[in-house]
This record gives sequence, C-alpha cells and structure tokens, in this order.
Amino acid sequence: MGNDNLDNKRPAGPPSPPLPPRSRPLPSSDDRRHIGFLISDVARLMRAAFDRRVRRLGLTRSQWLVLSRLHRHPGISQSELAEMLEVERATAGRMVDRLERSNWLVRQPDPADRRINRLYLTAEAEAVQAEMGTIAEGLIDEAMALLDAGERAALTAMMERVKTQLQAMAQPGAAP
Amino acid sequence: MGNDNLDNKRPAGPPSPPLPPRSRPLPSSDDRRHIGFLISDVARLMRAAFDRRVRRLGLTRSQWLVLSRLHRHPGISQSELAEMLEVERATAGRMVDRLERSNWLVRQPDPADRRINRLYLTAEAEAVQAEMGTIAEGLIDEAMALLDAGERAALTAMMERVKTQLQAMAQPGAAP
DNA sequence: TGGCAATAGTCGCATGGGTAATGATAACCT
DNA sequence: AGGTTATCATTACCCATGCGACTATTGCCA
Repeated sequence: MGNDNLDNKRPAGPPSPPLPPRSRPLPSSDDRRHIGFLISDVARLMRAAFDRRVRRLGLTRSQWLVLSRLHRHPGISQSELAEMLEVERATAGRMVDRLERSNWLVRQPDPADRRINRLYLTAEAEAVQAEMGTIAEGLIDEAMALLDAGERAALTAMMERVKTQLQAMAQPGAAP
Repeated sequence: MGNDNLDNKRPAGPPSPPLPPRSRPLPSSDDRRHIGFLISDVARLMRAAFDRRVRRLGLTRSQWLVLSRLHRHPGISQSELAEMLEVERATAGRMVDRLERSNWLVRQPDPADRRINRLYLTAEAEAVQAEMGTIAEGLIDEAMALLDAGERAALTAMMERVKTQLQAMAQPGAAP
C-alpha cells in the first residue's frame, strides 16, 4: 500500500532474528516489503480501473471473468468454473447466483448427473462479453504505456517466475 | 487468473473493432491480458501466503497493515489511517472496530476535537507487530527466490512505473 | 455572531473472498 | 448388493472493501 513515507525509525530492536545468512547483500527491510506493496497496489488499481470502465454495463471485473470463461467453455459445471477462476466452489456459486439473478446466465441440470449444474450464457451476456474483452485489452495497453515491448515481456516473464514460486509455497508440504 | 489453458478459438468475430493504429507490432490479445491476470494472481497468492503464516496469531494481512501503521504513527486518527492505507474511511473504521474488539488497539477521544478518535496499539499488538514484519520480509524473500538482485530491482522499477500510470488514469479527467 | 461548508465517524447495502458443515448423489470396491 | 468414499452444490458465518447517506462537530466568513 501507499504512502507510509517518512521515518523507518523502528527502535533498533534485538539484533535481527536468525535469518539464514546470505551471500549477497540484502536490500533494506522496507525495500523488501516495497515490492510486495507495489504488486498489491497495482492489482487493486487495475481492478478499480476496469470496474470503472464496465460499471455502465452493470458488471464487475470478477463477473466478466465468469462470462469470459463461459464464453470459451459453455456448459461447464460450477466446480469447473471455480477451478478455472482459482476460487472456492462457494465463491463461484455465489457469483453464479448473482449473474443468474441478473439474467446473464442460466443453470441447467445435467441429465446424467443430478449433482451438476451446467452453465450457459444468455444472448445478452454473449454480446457484452466481447465488448469487455476489448476494454480489458485497452486497459492493459494504457497501464503499460510507460514500458516498451521488451520491458513488458521481461515483466511478464518475471511475474511468471514469482507466481510459480508462490504456487510452490502454497503446496501442502512446503517449509514455512 | 489461472488455467484457461486450451484453445483460443474464439469464433473469429468481426475484424477487430477500431483499435488505435500502432507503430510497433502488438502481442496477441491474450498476451496483453496475460500480464493483467498475472499481476492479480501474484497479489492474491501473496495475500493468501501471508494470511496462512499469520493465522495462528489471530490476524490477517490487512490487520497487520493497520498495526504496522499504528506502530510507526501512534495516535493517528481513523481518517489519517484510511488515507495511509488508501482505503475508504468506512473500511478503516470497521477494521478498527474488529481490532478493538479483539484488544489489539484502543480508541481514545481527542481532547481538543470531539470528532476525532486517536488510535493506540495495546502492548500485545506491539509485540506481534514486530513478528509480523519479520514474517512479511521472509515471505517476500521466498516469493522472489527465483529472481536475482538485479531482476528484483528491475521488477520494482517497472511496477512503480505501472502504478504511476494507473494512478494517472484514475485521476478525474483522464480520457477513458 | 450566526449560518453554512468542510471534516470525522458511523451505518446500510452491495460485491467478493475464505472456511466449515451439510445433504444429495455418484463411484468405487470388497 | 451394500457400505464406504468422493464429488457437487448450498448454506451459514467470517473478513475486506466500496459507495452513499447521515450525524455530530469544527471552522470559516460575511
């Protein structure tokens, strides 16, 4: 997060707990936290910018993600949707509730497995889906306007490595 | 978000709406969206990883951010806290509610201005605050383990430029 | 001084996200 | 076949966040 400018005077404290010794000099504590804050900030600002641009359509970014997956994979179940979005089934179910209530999609019972709801976009949803894709691309282009093509590629590659590492850390059986 | 692997067969559609002409060749639509998804994913994974590590302390990442600001700036008002965290006053107020209920901080009425609550950490909060700072640093170090020092610096610098740009776009009076 | 604009905080309503428990249904396996 | 296990969806209860309306104060200024 943002402006906690000023002093890092933290009262010196005990001589830093037993962090594993490092070969290379480390940046300051605050610098190490800085990148974490930055990533959160940028994600939040992107979501806010997107929501601002699609509000007039009566949708949010998260809802667009659902429509987008359903456009590419019509007839998936709620669990499959949850897995694609990397959210819990309960979360996906509530999102489906709201989208169904607003007539963006329908639940259809699977004829062969009565546990399953199969999801289908309505015609109106198909229409706005494409528009929102265009908005998303335009937003990314604007957000990355200060980076040249090489930098964008480098940023993407680095973020992919960070994501890989975080996923490994989330794996049950990773040393905390 | 993650695995929308497979086909981008989207049915060809109309010949792409009037995007502004570009001098440099653009990466594909999906590549452009990709970096947006990546940033959201990494932010979410970092929050989840942090929450997992501090859950035993009975706190969340957002609550740690409050404690951290209060540690550095004891006696600030709720509005000042909201501004530092870049959240709405209502959000900050509810967070203060919960933290006060769990005895991590106290509200003290300002003697000179009866509108203002001044916030102070309790002793227990001061204690865990430091521990959580250490956890945050360790988390960042692990998450960035696949990047060398130069790459981390480059990543930080690029993300700062993206944030700057997004803040400019959020400014009232920016061409959508 | 008296009135009105600005500020601090709260509350209600909404979305979005997680965990845990539960009920219904399939699948599996002895 | 029958019992056990796994899966799908829903529900209830949390936290976090935004927006807008509202109250209580302060401050400012004519």
